[in-house]
Amino acid sequence: MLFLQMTISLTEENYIKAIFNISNSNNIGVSTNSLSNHLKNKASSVTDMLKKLADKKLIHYKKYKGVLLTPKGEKIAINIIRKHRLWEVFLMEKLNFSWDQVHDIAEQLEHIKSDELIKRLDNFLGKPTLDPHGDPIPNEKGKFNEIKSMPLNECKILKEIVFIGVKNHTISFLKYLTSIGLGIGDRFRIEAINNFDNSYQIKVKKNNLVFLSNDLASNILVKIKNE
Amino acid sequence: MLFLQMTISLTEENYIKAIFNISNSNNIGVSTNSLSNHLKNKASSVTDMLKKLADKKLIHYKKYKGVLLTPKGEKIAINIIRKHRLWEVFLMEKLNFSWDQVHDIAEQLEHIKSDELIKRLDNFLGKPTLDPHGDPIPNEKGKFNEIKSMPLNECKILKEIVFIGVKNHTISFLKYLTSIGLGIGDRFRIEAINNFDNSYQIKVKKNNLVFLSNDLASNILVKIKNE
DNA sequence: TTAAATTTTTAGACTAACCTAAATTTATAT
DNA sequence: ATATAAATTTAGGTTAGTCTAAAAATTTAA
Repeated sequence: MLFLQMTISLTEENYIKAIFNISNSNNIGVSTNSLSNHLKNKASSVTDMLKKLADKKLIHYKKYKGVLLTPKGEKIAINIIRKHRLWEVFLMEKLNFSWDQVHDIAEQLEHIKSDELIKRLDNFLGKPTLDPHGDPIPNEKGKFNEIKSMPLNECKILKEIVFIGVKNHTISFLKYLTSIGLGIGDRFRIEAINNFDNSYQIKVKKNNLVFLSNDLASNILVKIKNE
Repeated sequence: MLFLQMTISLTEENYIKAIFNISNSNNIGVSTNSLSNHLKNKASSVTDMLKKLADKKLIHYKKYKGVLLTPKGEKIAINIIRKHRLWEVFLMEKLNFSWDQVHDIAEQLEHIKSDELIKRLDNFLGKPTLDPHGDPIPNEKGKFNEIKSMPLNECKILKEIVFIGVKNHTISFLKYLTSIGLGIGDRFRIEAINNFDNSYQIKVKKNNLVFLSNDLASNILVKIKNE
């Protein structure tokens, strides 16, 4: 038997994406429970799906041992992420959504099936390499253009830095950043690092000082200016 | 019991759309078999779904008697059509797809759920009232801006006319029109109506004469110029 | 107007994706 | 090292949406 094109359901796509995201943030085999939490399904449902994905050769699965994507599965995951991030750019740059509104809509749009559509959308947007949250957009071949960034709370010296992305993507976090006047691409200077709680004081352009807890700083990705 | 928001599945949306389209072209109750043909499902499956849609008060259904949409069902149908046609405009005007490529992709995009998205897309596109096939786009309130058109084969006199839409939306038909140099908005003059087979000869601008069979002419919607 | 043909519905099954409850395997903690 | 806890899988069920085959209702045609 020969299949020219295996079809992958929306649900399967969501599992593959979840496996990719979890293993990327931990770079280790993904447990049934972590998927269960992430997807808000019961662990037993996850097990069922893992068997199916393994049958389709999209993951490596051994009972009780957690899973990893095969190259085939990873290719699918990266393509979904590419689509998600391109649609986010579209929503913000063309339709003027704010960065805390785009995720849920992109979550739907990422499942639209048409390679031609994505090729044209990519061109229309000017082949962007970063999405509105500062996350890299893989190219057509699946390659990420990684930029070396660090969480703000790893900067221990007073420097000029550039805000290039966020680790926490929740709406409340993004809204908070907006409310204190911080957005991707902003340049700022670390004015003080308070050494009893490791909190930060930064100055964005000519604005007032902004106070950031260490926890908050750990969710802000920056790079040192001109480095 | 009180439901603030009834959820409608993708499958249900497709049934509602099919009922709307069939009843609009026949304006009469829609039979189980016509839905079965249209959706390529068995009649027994259609019966099952009709019961469900009737329970949700989206259609009027009496066994053996065919169905019609309730006002609630019609509102849903029109909203799907609005989304479909707006996406078609986007695909052609912004992403430069040709008119025979947009249908299948719009068929997926029409199910994306976000009123805000459609409001913004509508604005981005300049609140268009016609889609690339010349079909009217209902406004936010569901009102169609009907333009009086007639099939070309009902024009019995030699006149200047404007090509404003198509009745047949198949890819092969659209490709054929493109190949003979006809597109929406074109103005042309009927040069001759051949009275033994009711075929037409028309002249588009300074181009050569184009020959159209009566059958073909019946699928081209036109209006008399300046009328 | 009644028999035949057609349309529609009912009955019973299947698959995908979920669930609960119970069993099994692995990890942890004295 | 073994008892307990936690994680995972298995077993058996549910729902949405489909199917086939058979029964029932409606339409058509002699």
